[in-house]
Amino acid sequence: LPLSRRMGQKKRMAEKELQQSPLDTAQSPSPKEPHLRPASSLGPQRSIYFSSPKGHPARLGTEFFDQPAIPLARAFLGQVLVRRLADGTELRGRIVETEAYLGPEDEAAHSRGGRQTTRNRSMFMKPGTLYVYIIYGMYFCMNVSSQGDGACVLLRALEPLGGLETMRQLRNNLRKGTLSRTLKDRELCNGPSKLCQALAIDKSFDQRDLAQDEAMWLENGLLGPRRPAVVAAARVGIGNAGEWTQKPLRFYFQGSPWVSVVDKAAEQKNTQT
DNA sequence: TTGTCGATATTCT
DNA sequence: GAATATCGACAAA
Repeated sequence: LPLSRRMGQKKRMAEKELQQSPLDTAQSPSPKEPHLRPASSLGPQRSIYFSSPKGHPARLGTEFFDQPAIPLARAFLGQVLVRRLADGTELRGRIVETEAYLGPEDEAAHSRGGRQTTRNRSMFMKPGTLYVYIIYGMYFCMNVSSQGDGACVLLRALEPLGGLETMRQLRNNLRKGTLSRTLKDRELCNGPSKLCQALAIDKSFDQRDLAQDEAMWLENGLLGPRRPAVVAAARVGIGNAGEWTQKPLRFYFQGSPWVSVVDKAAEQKNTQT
């Protein structure tokens, strides 16, 4: 049997395992991730994970978003994004891939050079503010403002957890062309614009507050002490932004089948087996 | 499995 | 007029 074929089978098996039990294959947490400690270690009266302004018990509050873009991008991994539709349907997905955009000095950011326009105004608003914009004339991307002027985090992929059939419908309706083929689960949210379609997120969400909004919020993913390893890789689709093109500002759960783009070279560098 | 290409609107030059 | 933080169809291998 050719080696490539065998590797392919092994890879598929590993993915299947992850799909069935995403947390069992987890490795020990990185010491670089202080924001991911269990809530119990943060003291009883004021946990950043359970501040709950509007009655959602596990809702993450403003304190969670008030950290610099890189730690926030890492802290997003494993948390659960919840979208409540007008009819009450709740769509849920665990965040598995993000990108950090650092602000004026970041040549790949919309806020590079301190540019502030009508489009990117929400990048400069308080941490937790959504920055939703139209890309390539037909798709949306969803970002969350972080600490730091003009800094934010792009959400790139989710592991769908609930409301999958509604997501499939939304994706099919919004997709152009042949609307026949049934989308696989992994095709629902494995990309920044795909997750916006699946969760019915459009421009009307721009400038809303993820810590306060009624139609969408973030919940603690309760991943516990065992978490998947996090890969730091170059960002996707930013063209040539000089030295900023290669910087490892994209973060994803290693081995997750829900990630949009896998970077094998970065994984070698990161894990040092 | 990989590469190429068109769609399409807003922003910036 | 060019570029763009994308996606999906299709062809080739």
